[in-house]
Order: sequence, then structure tokens, then C-alpha cells
Amino acid sequence: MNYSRQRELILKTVKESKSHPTAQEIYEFVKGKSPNISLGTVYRDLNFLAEAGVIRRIDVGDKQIHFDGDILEHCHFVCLDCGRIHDIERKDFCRDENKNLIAKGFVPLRKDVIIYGQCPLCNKKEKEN
Amino acid sequence: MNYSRQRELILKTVKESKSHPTAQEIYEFVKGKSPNISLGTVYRDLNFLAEAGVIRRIDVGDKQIHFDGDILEHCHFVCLDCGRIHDIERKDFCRDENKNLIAKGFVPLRKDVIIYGQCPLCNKKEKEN
DNA sequence: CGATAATCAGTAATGATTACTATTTTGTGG
DNA sequence: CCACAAAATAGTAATCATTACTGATTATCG
Repeated sequence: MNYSRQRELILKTVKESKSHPTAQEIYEFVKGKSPNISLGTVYRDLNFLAEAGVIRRIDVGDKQIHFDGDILEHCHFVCLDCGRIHDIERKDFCRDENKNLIAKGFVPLRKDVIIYGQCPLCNKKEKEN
Repeated sequence: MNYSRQRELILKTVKESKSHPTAQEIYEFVKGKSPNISLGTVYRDLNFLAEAGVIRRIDVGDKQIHFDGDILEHCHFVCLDCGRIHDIERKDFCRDENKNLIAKGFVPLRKDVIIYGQCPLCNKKEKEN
């Protein structure tokens, strides 16, 4: 039991892209291969795939959600000038963090680390039921 | 030269809050002290203060921007059940990361690290001009 | 005071995302 | 091969946080 034709196309597009595209950008690309695809379908399928864990959502605070086909652990560097999202390897981030980045020409200014999961209160509640 | 009365009130509200409130929540709170304040003013002043670096924006992907009066380096833990944003100390995050968190009852599932700054290309361009 | 700039309230506009509905596609069991 | 139920889709309308705009108000500083 595989994904539908459209969903497969959207998945392939995200997986093959290196640019962390938005839903709109993915829509514009897949329209070339499946001209009457709808934007709603792109959103629905992207959410489906993200929920299934085969792609990853990236929220960098530029009003649009970006998508990443690489679900292996890595960080992102967002350029405040051009807006591009660069992939950062784990080893270039933790321990002497900025050193490696700066050596590659990046100028890090600010960092956001967000962990998602279940908080102690909700975990306790769940265990009790 | 200080901030205006409204701006001061909004700053104080964010600084004294521990709950990482949204613009709407801040608006509702300050309305109690300055009843005819406008939502637009709250947004404008929050953006002004964030731009000035005295408060911090947090984008956790729940459609609303949250604000944090604590600008010292720390991470955030977002509960996928209740949506609450918990502060995480730096030392509880890096090195044996999850160990400390789990010991406190957190169940970490996913982590997003985003670094903001200038990318090598834009830095090069800037230097050339 | 008085001119000038900053700030504001209130409301309208924006734009990414989601919801909805009628139609089409798909898969399954006979 | 076919009928039929479930899933997916196109196209459009609705949502809703945020921003833009406008005319009025307030602060600043000579």
C-alpha cells in the first residue's frame, strides 16, 4: 500500500530539494509535472507526510513553513540577509560551537533551541489514567 | 529619554511574566491597566522592543508568536500536550542532553536548533562593498 | 508657547494556512 | 472484470494572526 500519485510526487520533490522549500514553492514546482494539482493538496500532503515523520517541518519565523526531506538530526542556519536556510552538521554546532561555523564564514548572531515533547505535568497526568 | 507610557507598560508586562505570552495575551493583560490601549499598539511595541533586543521573540510553531522577557541564553521545552513553554537551562540541554531533562520528568521527542546570522555568501558581499 | 517628530486608537488590508464540498480516483472483494 | 466503499483531490471560501494605514494625540525641545 503506497502513497497516491500526487503524494508520491510531493514527497519526491521535498526529498530531492536542497533548499528547504515552502508549500508555495513546492506547489509551483509540482505544477510543472502535474499541472492541475491544487495548492490545498500540497498543504494536505505535506502535513500528512510531516505527521508520518518522513519529512520535517522547519519554522524559522519568516511567516512561511519550510519543509526538509532530510530527517536525520541536523541544525539550521538562517541568514538574516538573504533568508536562505543552510544545513549545519551536528558536530559544527555543539562544543566550541561557533568556532567551526565562523571558520566556514558564517557569522552567528543568535540561536534558538526548542525541544518538543511531554512536560512533567502532562506525563504525570497520562500515567495516572 | 525613556519609553512611552504604553511601551513601558508592555515591557514591564513581558518582563514580569513567566508564561511566554502571545501578543493577544499581553493585550488582554495590559487592557486592565490601560483600558483603551489598542492591539496594534501592543504589536508595534512588542516588535519595537524585540528589535531593540530587550525582549525576545519565540516561535514554537503554534501559529502565534510568543514573547520572553528573559534575554539571557536559555532553551525552551514545548509540551505537545498542553502547549506550555518551559524554560530549560543551558546546562540541562547540552552534554548528556536528555539525561537531565528526563530526570526532571520531561519526555523529549524532537529538537529544533536554529542559528540566525549572516551566511558566508552575504558576508562576502558585504565586505566587498 | 509652537513646531516637529513620535506614538497612538481604531479599523482595514494582507497573506499563509485551513476548512469545506462536490467530484474523482483508488483499492478490494466477489 | 465490476460494483462499491473509502480515500484523495480541485477549487474555492473562510480563518485568523499580524501588519499597514490614517487621522488624532502626545511628547520634546528650543
